[in-house]
Amino acid sequence: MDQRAMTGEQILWALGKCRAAGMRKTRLLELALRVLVDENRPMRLDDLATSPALEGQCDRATVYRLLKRLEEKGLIRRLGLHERAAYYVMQFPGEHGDYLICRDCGSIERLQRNCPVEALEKEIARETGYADLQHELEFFGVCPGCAEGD
Amino acid sequence: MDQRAMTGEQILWALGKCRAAGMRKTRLLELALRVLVDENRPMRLDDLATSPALEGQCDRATVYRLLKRLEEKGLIRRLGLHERAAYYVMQFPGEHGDYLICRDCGSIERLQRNCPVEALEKEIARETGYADLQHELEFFGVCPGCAEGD
DNA sequence: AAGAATAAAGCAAATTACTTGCAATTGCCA
DNA sequence: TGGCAATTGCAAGTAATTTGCTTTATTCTT
Repeated sequence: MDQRAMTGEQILWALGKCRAAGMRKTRLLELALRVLVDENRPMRLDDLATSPALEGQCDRATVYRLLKRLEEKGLIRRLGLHERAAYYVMQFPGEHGDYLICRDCGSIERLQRNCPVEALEKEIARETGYADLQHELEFFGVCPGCAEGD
Repeated sequence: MDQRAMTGEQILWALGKCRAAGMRKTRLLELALRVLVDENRPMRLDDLATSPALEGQCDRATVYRLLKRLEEKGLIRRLGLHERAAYYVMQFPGEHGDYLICRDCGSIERLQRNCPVEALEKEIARETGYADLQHELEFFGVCPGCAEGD
């Protein structure tokens, strides 16, 4: 399948979604969607604002607000445990945790079950040549307590 | 198995590791390890600094540097995509990415293989009552390029 | 047990990466 | 094409670390 045609379609689809959600079609919206689709990897506000296509085209605050709107409309996803803080946990040898996090109240529980990713991890290490592989697995949702208060 | 005895052992083990790594045994080290082991969940610098055991006992900068040392020695683990920035990716319906990230150069590749977590996700949703469950899976390691430059 | 060497702690100042307020523009639909 | 709500720019604000420098406290060695 032709990758270029593919991304073209994706951009059109995304743009259509935005319009349907009541957003205006602006220069920045089009450029930003193009970068996000073309890059196809997690990007920070700054990565986007300083990408060749956007550099000097607009203020960071504007990009920030656009990303926020896109996230609200479900067009993009924000990765990482809450906000902009670093989280630490104890690391016992051969042990790691998977977490279940409430998007609403922020509670974090540790999942005790067997992690299904161990096997995949070894396979990836072998295929990619990456060393010292570790992984993180987090589930995000709305906990029963928070769902009540709707 | 007695949970209290368990955590006691874990603290002793951790303390031993620290000493073996050349760290000094200080009041803060002992308190911090106790909190980390007792809480057994991801904590931010502030969560730790304001925990009942540590509140008012020391400066945040000191806690910060202790966490950094503990991370270097491999006693604790820092969660989340690099640093304290938010990362965004395109979100096409029914599609999500797993990532392979180099701890050294920070490169992020998207893994194209089938994610083994989908099934588990449904099971967790059913068992815990969490709604709108999504997950994030990231692998961290050292890429072949960075491994060379040792 | 005393002193030297060096890790660890405190305090204040700096940085990073957003975030918000407000006035000025600009798409869009009637 | 006029109006009004969505966007933008600029400047100022915040949260969460991070760093520099000086003082204090552990260890280690004798």
